[in-house]
Amino acid sequence: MKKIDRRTKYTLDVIKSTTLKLMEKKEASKITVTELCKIADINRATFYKYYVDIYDLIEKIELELYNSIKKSIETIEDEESIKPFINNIINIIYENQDACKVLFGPYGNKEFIKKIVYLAYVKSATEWKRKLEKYSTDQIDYIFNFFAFGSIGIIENWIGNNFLEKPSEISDLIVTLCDNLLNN
Amino acid sequence: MKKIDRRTKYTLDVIKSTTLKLMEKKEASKITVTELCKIADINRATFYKYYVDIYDLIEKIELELYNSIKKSIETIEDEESIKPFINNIINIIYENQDACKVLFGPYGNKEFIKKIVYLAYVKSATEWKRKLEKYSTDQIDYIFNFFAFGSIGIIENWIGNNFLEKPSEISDLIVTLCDNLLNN
DNA sequence: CACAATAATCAACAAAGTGTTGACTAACTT
DNA sequence: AAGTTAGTCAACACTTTGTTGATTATTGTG
Repeated sequence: MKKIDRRTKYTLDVIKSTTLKLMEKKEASKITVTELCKIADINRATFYKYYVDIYDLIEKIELELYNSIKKSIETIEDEESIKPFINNIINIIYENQDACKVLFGPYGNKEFIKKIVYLAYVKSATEWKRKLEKYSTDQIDYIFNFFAFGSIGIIENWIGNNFLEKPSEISDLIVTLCDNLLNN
Repeated sequence: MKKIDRRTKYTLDVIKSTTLKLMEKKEASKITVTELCKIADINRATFYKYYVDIYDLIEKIELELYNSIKKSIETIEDEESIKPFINNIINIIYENQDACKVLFGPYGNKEFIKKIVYLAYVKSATEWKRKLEKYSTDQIDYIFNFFAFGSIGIIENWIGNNFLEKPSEISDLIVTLCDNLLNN
């Protein structure tokens, strides 16, 4: 029975939201713990109780989003098509605009985003392997990387456009481009 | 007639090579000016004579590579196919393994890499626009981003494989995937 | 409601890095 | 050989870091 103390919840929340706010304007490396705590109006000692440094903090914010996407994707059964998985990812990104604007933004960590796209890939690996059976494992790796990074490019552009298009338009586009890639 | 003083050339060279060496092991943000100068065996005051901070320095290293690629690409005449441009980029990356390993590596700045791929795109924009004429400008933008980031994915994977494949294999793969994208 | 537990605050600390200065020394160009 | 220029050196005030132990405020539970 682990009840989360309200004070702790407040502290963690205010640290997180202040960090996201700061990351809209500057790189992670330019954010100091002192500055963050001053804006969040918490004591520096409190920060160090929960996090090692700014990077540790950002990693944990990323992990939170990653886990929520992962959890949501795992409820979908494995399928031939990558479509439902991409759909799911795009929707969650749409629902978490605040965090995603920052995490996928120019100062965001691409490795973490790649991990997310990888989730969809693993789930529909059967389709990939079947359609690309004429290629070697190494080549499939290259093609997957093309697709993964390509999808990141679309998502980044979408976020840069301030989520102008509907989520379904974006996921349809990604799935179409993926099909083009696989059907040649 | 601006002759570069040999002392200056040495200083700039040793700063650059030491930075690349350090960036193989750690993020830019973890490199301190003090540390860099100690290893490079130059005085901190000398560093500050040329650079504002570590980021300014890395930006200038990136710019150097970017300009050499740009210069090289500009000698090629505009063509319908993107092939010669991609070819050129891949070759220059191959010839500058030391710098590229770092600049395209996990701690590298993807914005700068995108600018490089963009060079090839601009040069063969005619082909893109013709083949994608059924799409709106916004959609072409998305598709280009898919291609640009996808290419970065392949290049990153190639570098991660320690340049295992021949440059021509990589550029052929990129061009093929680009064709698949455009011909559907 | 009261009380024990726990969280956050505060002030102080040494240690390290920053950015700049002016006087010096060494190397380079012509 | 001489004047110019680059790099060195030591010192400076200033900021940030990470940690400490004592103190205060809030919370969950019996």
